[in-house]
Amino acid sequence: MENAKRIFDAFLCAKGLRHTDQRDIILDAFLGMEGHFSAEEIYKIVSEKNPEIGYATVYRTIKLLCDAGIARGIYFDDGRMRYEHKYGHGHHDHLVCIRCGKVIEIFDPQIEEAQNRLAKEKGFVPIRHQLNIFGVCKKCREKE
Amino acid sequence: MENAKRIFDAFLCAKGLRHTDQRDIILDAFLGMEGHFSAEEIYKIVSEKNPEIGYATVYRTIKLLCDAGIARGIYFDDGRMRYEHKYGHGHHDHLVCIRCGKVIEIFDPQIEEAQNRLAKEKGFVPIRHQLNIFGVCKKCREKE
DNA sequence: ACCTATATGATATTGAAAATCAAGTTCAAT
DNA sequence: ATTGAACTTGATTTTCAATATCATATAGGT
Repeated sequence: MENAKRIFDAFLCAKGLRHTDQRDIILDAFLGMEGHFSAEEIYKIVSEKNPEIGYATVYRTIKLLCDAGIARGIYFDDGRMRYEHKYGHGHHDHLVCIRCGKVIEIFDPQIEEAQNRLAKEKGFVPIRHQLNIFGVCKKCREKE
Repeated sequence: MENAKRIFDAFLCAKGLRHTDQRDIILDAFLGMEGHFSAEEIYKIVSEKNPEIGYATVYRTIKLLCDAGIARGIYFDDGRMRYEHKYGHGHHDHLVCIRCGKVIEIFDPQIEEAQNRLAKEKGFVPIRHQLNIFGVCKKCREKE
């Protein structure tokens, strides 16, 4: 993910923002985790590596990562934003287990195409979309 | 929507909860509005009709309406729950204008079917899903 | 009408996210 | 290397939605 770092540097530069240790550390932490994390969870991981980085800086930096196209925020079902990698990670939808919280990423051209068709039928220019399918995963089903 | 009222009464009765004027008024207000409203917006409408009904009661009653299957909560994109009619109002997805906030309800069997297929491919039992397409509506596009 | 469990409304509290601000840093110009 | 203006940081406060609390009021069976 060296590329993501270069993208972030370029983004900061283009916006006249500064390159700081904290931003580096937070980007590193983010790139090193795989999945869908809340800001608080990211903060915890960051502060394990570097306890003096504050909450606010994590929030601010995550927002920068989103603006830079490196992170993407998603709402699942609990009114709390979660973040995932976006750079080098195309659009996809989510399958969420309502028992264990596991998230699987899915992609289906048929759905994508149908969404665009529907939007256009209604006179909309589609920009992005978000599909979450909630269900019970195999493991949890077997447990029950 | 007389039926919804009966459903609510039956729900209250079954749970050993009470039938109160406030609950009646809130249900009436909710049934009388069409669209996707936040709890605060519902509160405003309710308190126009009956100013002494409190915030907390509106929240509590909306929750009951959800439990009774009369209302359904959805998160769009701003971390604030919105509510819509559920009774007599089948599943559908949402087209949301990112300029004016207009919401259009859509339904497409092809998407529904593809979603179920995808879930099953991954070993999930699909329970419900939520598709929001964000875009710019015709009116807003023409303005720009 | 009485009684008691439930409901209400005012208010306080929570939790996530954003804003504030003094002190600390970056980095380009010197 | 030093300087200084503008940007960042971290601690804290604030905001906003939503929930919890609690004394008082009320529904509805008796």
